[in-house]
Amino acid sequence: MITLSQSTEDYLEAMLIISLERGVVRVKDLAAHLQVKAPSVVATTKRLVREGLVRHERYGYLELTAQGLQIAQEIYTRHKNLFRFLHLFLGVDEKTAERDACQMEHHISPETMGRIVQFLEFIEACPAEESHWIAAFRQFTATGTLPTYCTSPHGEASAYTRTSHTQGDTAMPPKTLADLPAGQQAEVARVGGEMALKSRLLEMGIVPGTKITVERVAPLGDPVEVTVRGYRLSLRREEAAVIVIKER
Amino acid sequence: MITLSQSTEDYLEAMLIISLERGVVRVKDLAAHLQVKAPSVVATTKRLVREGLVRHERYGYLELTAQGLQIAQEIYTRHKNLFRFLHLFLGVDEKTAERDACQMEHHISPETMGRIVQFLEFIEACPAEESHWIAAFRQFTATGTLPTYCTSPHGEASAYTRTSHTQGDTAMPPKTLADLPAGQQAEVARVGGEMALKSRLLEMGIVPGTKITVERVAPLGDPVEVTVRGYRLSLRREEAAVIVIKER
DNA sequence: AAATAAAGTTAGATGAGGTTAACATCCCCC
DNA sequence: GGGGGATGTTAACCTCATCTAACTTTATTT
Ligand SMILES: [Mn+2]
Ligand SMILES: [Mn+2]
Ligand SMILES: [Mn+2]
Ligand SMILES: [Mn+2]
Repeated sequence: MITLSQSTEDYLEAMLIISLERGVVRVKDLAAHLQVKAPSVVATTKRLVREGLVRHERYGYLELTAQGLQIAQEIYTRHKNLFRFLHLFLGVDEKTAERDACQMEHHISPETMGRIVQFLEFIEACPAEESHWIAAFRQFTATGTLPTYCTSPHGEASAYTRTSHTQGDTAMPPKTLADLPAGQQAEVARVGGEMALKSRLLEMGIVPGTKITVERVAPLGDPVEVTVRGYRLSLRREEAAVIVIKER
Repeated sequence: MITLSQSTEDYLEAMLIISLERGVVRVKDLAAHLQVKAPSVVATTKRLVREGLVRHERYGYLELTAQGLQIAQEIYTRHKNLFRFLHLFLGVDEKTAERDACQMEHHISPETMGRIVQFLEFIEACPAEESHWIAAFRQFTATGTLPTYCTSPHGEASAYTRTSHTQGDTAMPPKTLADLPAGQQAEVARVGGEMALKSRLLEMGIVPGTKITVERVAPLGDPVEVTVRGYRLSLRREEAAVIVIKER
């Protein structure tokens, strides 16, 4: 069992991703993807060829060997699972979750990775309605407010729960469609987000004043199924999150 | 803001730990702790002195500066929180959780770290009785069996849920006291563990045949409060885990 | 088909982080 | 107070991973 450095693992992973996107892999793609200069790619590639993980035709394409492909897939799978865990479950923002996942993927044991995958499976197998707690956790990270049935052990608030809210310390209500549990109805207050997304949503009939009912929320909050003016829509979490609501 | 490599961060962390344990830090302690030869310590130390994070008296002790201490503490705090998360929540075994924590501590963003700390706080603030799901997750990791109210999304079992059980595919019942939720009663089948622990437990009256009632389980399953022969005992999770039971 | 642009390679340098072998210093014990 | 073992330092070397500058090969224009 060869043991690879973080850097070389990233070369393999990048080769896999590029080959999926573009079909073939060239030195400059790899250099761009890894934010590194071409000679670095050539040097590392040589080592990988020596290890039997990569083939390289002089002045031509790079290619993963069977063994290289297998390793790359393992890394990439870890990456995707970690990302899911960080972004969908812990609620870390996309960019950061992406970066962290691509770091952690090299440093996490199979045991821990296994537990995380199991945890994701567990959560996805158990409907969100049944275990209300994910929503409660989201609420907590956003506002620092615990559900009423929770008793703070030391009465101390975490230094991390510092959502620059200038408002008083009353519990803040859910604010966007992404915060609503299944079965709730709400009125659209405002649609935020980028212009492209915004107009797509407005086109669907999601305009201020519209009443939206949340029908089902997938295990990790993605996607959300809603009813708007009698139509059934399935919204991605990112979409639901830009729809500001007044709760009723 | 200086950015340090994994390796140098570990030097600082090790210095903190050694100084807490032994009072002073010497080259050979550091070498032993980091599994590295003395000249490596000297070389890295020189860099750290240059950065103003460490003081070093020739042929004498090493010492963290105020700035070095602060960084070391941050790393060590991350380490401990990650360990808690991995071991107590995800259920990764101690050794592995320790190793993984000491890797992840260098590669995790403040955002993600914050979410993890919040999650631990959240879980600890919400009594286990209320949200039954942690116990259900433990059950799942141990046996691969989901609670009845859960619906497997694809009917596929994870490759990770492979508890080398030679038995049929019937759901395996909980086996040790650590697996029991609050309110359950069970009879001791066998007491395992190391001799010292074993005899301590036997002394407490925990012998095969004894009936034990689980009164309360702390948020992460540590400690467990039980009643044995009318006595109230508080057991550490590690202790409860060596008590094999027949469920009744 | 020649000229030019783009992509890839080589050479040589740098710095981190590790090693072994040899030497220097400290300190305890007789 | 002088040895001798433990500890620390230096020197010389290694690999990995990156860089820049200069060169070669391939691809695209004109
Ligand atoms: Mn990566
Ligand atoms: Mn990655
Ligand atoms: Mn570490
Ligand atoms: Mn650590």
